[in-house]
Parts: sequence; C-alpha cells; structure tokens
Amino acid sequence: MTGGSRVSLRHVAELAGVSVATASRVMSDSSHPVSGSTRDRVLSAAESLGFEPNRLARALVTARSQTIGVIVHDISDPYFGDIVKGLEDGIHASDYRLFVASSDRDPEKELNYVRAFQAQQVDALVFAASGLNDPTYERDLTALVERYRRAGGVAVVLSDHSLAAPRVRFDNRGALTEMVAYLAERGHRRVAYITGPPELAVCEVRFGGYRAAVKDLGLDADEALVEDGRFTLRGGGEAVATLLGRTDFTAVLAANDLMAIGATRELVVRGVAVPGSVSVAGLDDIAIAEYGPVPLTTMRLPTYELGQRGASLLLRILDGQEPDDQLIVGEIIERESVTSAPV
Amino acid sequence: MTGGSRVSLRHVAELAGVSVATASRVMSDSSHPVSGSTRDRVLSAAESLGFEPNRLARALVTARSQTIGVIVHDISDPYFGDIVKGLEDGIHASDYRLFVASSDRDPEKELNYVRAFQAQQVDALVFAASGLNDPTYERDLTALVERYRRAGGVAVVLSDHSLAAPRVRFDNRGALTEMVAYLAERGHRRVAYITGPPELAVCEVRFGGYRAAVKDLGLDADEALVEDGRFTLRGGGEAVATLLGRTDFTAVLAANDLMAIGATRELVVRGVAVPGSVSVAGLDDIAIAEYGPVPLTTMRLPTYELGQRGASLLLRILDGQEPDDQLIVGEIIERESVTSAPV
DNA sequence: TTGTAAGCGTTATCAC
DNA sequence: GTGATAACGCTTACAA
Repeated sequence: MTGGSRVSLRHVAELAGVSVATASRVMSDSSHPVSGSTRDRVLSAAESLGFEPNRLARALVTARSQTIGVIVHDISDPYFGDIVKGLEDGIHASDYRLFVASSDRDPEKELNYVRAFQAQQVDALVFAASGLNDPTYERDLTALVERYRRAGGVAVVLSDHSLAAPRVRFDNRGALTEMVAYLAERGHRRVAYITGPPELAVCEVRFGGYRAAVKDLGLDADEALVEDGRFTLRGGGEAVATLLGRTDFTAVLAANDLMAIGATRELVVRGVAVPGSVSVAGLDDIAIAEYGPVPLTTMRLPTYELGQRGASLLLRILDGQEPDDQLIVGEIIERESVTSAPV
Repeated sequence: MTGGSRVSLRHVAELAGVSVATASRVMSDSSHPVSGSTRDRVLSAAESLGFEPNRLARALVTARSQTIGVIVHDISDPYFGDIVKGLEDGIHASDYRLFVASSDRDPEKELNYVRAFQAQQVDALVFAASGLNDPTYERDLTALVERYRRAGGVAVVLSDHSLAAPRVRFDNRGALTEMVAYLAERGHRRVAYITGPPELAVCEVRFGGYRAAVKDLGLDADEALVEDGRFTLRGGGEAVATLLGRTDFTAVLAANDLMAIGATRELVVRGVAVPGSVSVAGLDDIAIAEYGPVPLTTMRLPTYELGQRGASLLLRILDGQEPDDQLIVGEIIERESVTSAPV
C-alpha cells in the first residue's frame, strides 16, 4: 500500500529539527544515547504527525521481519484454530505478527507456502499441520527448511512430522494405546477403529497406537474393524455405517472427536443405543464433544496450550537459547458414551 | 530472519553475467523487453542458486506488500475460521498473504492491531469482526482507517460495523425477523431470546431484529424473555436455566448456534423435551448444528462464501475498480428442534 | 550527544 | 535489449 501521504522518519526529523539518525534512535529505542530534550522533541513530532515506523524498511536492514509463518491444514478446523490462538497469545507481547496458511493437505500447496514465507522473510516457521506421507514432499520440504535455516531462519514443529526440528509433541501413539486399554478394561474385545486420512502422518501414528494396543492386550485384531472416516463428521457417520454392515463390535474408537460425534449420531439414528449397545470414544476433546448426541468420552489434547508452548519454545530459540523438546500429555475425559461391554 | 547466506539478485546477475537490472526484469516479469537467451540464462542462474526474491525489498520500492491484515474476534471460533478460509482461498491465486489477528473483542487490542498492520504496510484491511459498541473505539478506529486510506490503503468490512467502507453484508436484522416469523407461524407467542455480548454491534442488530418482529407480529414482548448467553455453549445453557426459573415460553431463539446447542442440552438434561415442550432455534448453521443433542433448526449464514466474496471485493478494489456492496442472504434449515407450540 | 553516509535487496528512470 | 544509478525508509558504523 501507500503511494499517498505516508509520513516517514525524515518528516519527523525535519519537524523536530534533528537528523534522521537521531530520530531513528529515539523511535527504535536504540541504546545509543540521546539527550532528554531532543528525545522529547522527536517524540512529540512523531506524535503530531502520526508517525508509524515502516517495518518493512526496518526489516530490510535489521534482517528481522518480526513475522512468523504458520502452516495448518485447515484454519476452519477448531483444532487448528485453537493452536493458532495459543500461538498468537503466546507471541503477542513480543511484538511478532502471524501469517497463517492453510495447506488443505496438499503437498504442493504446502511447499509453495513455505517458499512464500521465506520470500516474505519470516523469522520463524511453525508446522502446526501434521506431516504428509509423500516421499517427494518430505524430501523437498527438508531441503527447503534446511536452506531456510542456513539463512538464519527458525523452524518449529507442533505435530507428528518427519521434519527434524525442535518441537512440542503430543504423544499420539500413547493416547491411542491408552484409549484402547480403557476400553479393554471395560470388557470390550472387538473395538472398531475409525481412522483419518491415510496421507497424514498423525493418522499413521494414531493407528499404530491402536494396533499395538490391540495386539498387546490380546483383543481381536481384525482388519474388518477399521474404516476411514476422513476426519469429518459426515465421514465418521459413513464409516460406522460401513462397519455395521460388515462386522460386529461393542465399541468404536475414532481417531478424532468429529468422527466420533458423526458415528454416534449415525448409531442413534439407526436405533443402536449409545452406549447401551455400542460404546463410542473419541480423541481431542474439542469444545462440542460434551454437546453431541451423547456426551462424548474422549481424551483431552490441549490444543491451545500446544500453541502457547510452541510460542514460548519459538521465542526462546529466537532469543538464542537452546531448544528443549516438550511433551504434552493427554487426559481421559469420562462422559457418557462409554460403558462396559454387554455380556 | 537471515543474516546468513541469503542469495540476492546480485548473485543471480553475476552468475548469469548480466546486470542486476536485467536480472530484476526477468525475475519480476517486467514488461520491459529482455531477449530470450538472457532470460534463460538468468532463469537458470536463479534456479541453480535457489533464488527467491526478497518481497520486503520489493515491497519497499513498489509500495505494495502483497499482504492483507484480517481482524477477527477469535480465530478459534469456527465462524471466523470459515471466513478466513474463504478469504484465503479467494486471494490465494492473486499471490497475497494473510495476517490474522484475534482482538478478543478488546477495543484497545484491536486498535493496536490496526496500527501494527499499517506499520506492516498491508495493502488492505479486512474487518471480519463485528464492531464494538464503544464511542472512543469507534472514533479512534475511524480516524486510523481514514489515515490509512489517505496513505493508499484499502479497508473492507464483512460484519456489522459502524465503519464506513465497502462491504459484504449478511442481513442480520432480517435473519432474526425471519426466524421469529417462522416461530410465530407455528403458534409460538412467547419466544425467549438468548443474546450475545452486548458490546458487539452484531448482537445489537440481531436483537433489534427480534424486537421488531415480536412487536410487528404482536407476540409477547416481555423483558423477562431475554437473557445474555455470551455467544458460548456454556452461556447458552446458563441462560436457558435462568429463563426457565424466571418465566415461561414455548420456544427459545438464540443469537447463534453455539448458544442454541448449549440451551438444548440444558433443556434435555432437565427433562424438558425438545421440541416437545420447548422448541429451539439458532442462527449460523455451523457444521455441528446437525450433530447436537437434537438436530438444530437454524438459519444458514454462509461464512465461507462471505470470506470468498470479501476476497473478490477486495481484489476488485485493489485492481482499481469501483466497489459494489454485496448482500448475502440466509436460508432457514429445518431440522428437528422446532415444532408447533403445544396447545 | 549529534550528524553523515553507507547500505539492506529490490524496482524504476534514464541513457545507451 | 541492456546497464548504471537513484530511490524506497530505515538502521548503524564512523566521525565530529
């Protein structure tokens, strides 16, 4: 923008009767000494002109844009919305701004966003979106980030991702084994599993947790028990319908709450009592989990906190400190959708 | 970022054996003629060096940052998430990037974000967040935006806002009168109303629609019938509990779906049949409206489309065309939470 | 404590 | 068709 009447440091300097350098020193809180009286003159000149320093120009010389690029899969998904909120709140005091990009899980689009962010000279890159299972993508992204790092950039990961970088991690595998164990303790031996899009690294990890727990606990490991629900409400309903027509089970565990809610509704509509005939459990504990057709038993993944801790990790790295990976743990939230298996 | 080994146009020019000017011309798709052979040399030099033009530097000289600032109240609210998604998709092809800021409905915070965006030289400002009922805020914001405009900036509004600017508007008042009429047609004469935060312009408008319709249709206009639900799930539940203890009614209309869902759950938990004893209607038609305790009858507010049309409006203005205000209309989605009033 | 001037990486103007 | 060179608005040696 601009072209019109933008007021620059030069105007302030002229009005205050000082050099641009001096004006700069006071406006940028430089450590370089400036006398109290000139400082006041500059300040009031800036005030009266409504001067706002051009951060692009500043960024060009300091090589610090005070911006951060965030990659999510879909900003309209509350899961990511919460993370971004946490990030934003976490960096707000430090005077950074956030660029947000939704990749739609498209490898090409995601790579392009990363390139765009680099061109935009962002100081840091946050991968809130889980990695994509695509060898080309993984290779290209690694190379891109590597180059970005050499140019002084910082990358942080808040998801399951093949990228090597400092991270705040939620133990997705552990979460799933724990949920399966929870169900097994209540007598469920045939636990159906609704998975998300197979191209997402997080789905692979969660599914791995399910499979490992089923095996370790000696539950029925039957391929007919798993179905893709695409991480959506509708997909969850469709998946459970497919499962119902194909095999039988006393519990269904979904890889996220959206699918669990969709499945619950489908079951209820079909006259299958939840949890009377079939128990349903989810993962994430999104805000509406409590307000579905049946209040959902699930595991809480503290997304807002994930964002906040991501922000503080980032800030510490940007500040030159040593990064320390962090682990966030879940917690089972017992509501009404799970009960003991019918005998 | 950077400081390290960033490759600039100068490196590309040297490797290609041309001047920086020529290199610039090919990298920026200038209309200035360049011979095919030198173009190729520059392109391959850029390729081999992994050159990515520094958009900050470009922005500084062209006075175009290719960035847009978006103000929302809360990015973790799917309502705003959807709008931002629509915006992003709408501008994606035009090579703009989005800065997103959540104001938390705090006037001071919002003003600061606007100032920050200006300093960041955004080419446009999008107010997806509704205005705040605060005279100081309205005055300061108007002044700020006025100055921003004089400097060449573009502002667009996608909400109920006192700011004078090109806009894409959803008829909130009309939506509410229509919902009240819908309920009245089904015999409801005592329609309780759960409103949102009074400081939001949008709540004032929606409430105005409710009141006007109640009056026009001769329904019971009783102050005891309205209660604040803070736009949240929990607030909706609390509001209906308060209403239940204070007066009686056969229907409750909420200013958004979240509160309608919260209210529905509270009613069901208390053994009040929905819609048997009390009908419930919402507004927005968020994704989960269909998946609540009772599938919700509501009015669809196409948020994603709002964002998309906002983007195209913006792009047209940025392209120098005349802005034309747009109106988006709602549509009642009949599900199961509303029925005729008990006789 | 203040000022001068050299850049940051581009694009734009003007010669050639 | 190509190349110097002056901006853009700021920070930062280096001088004074």
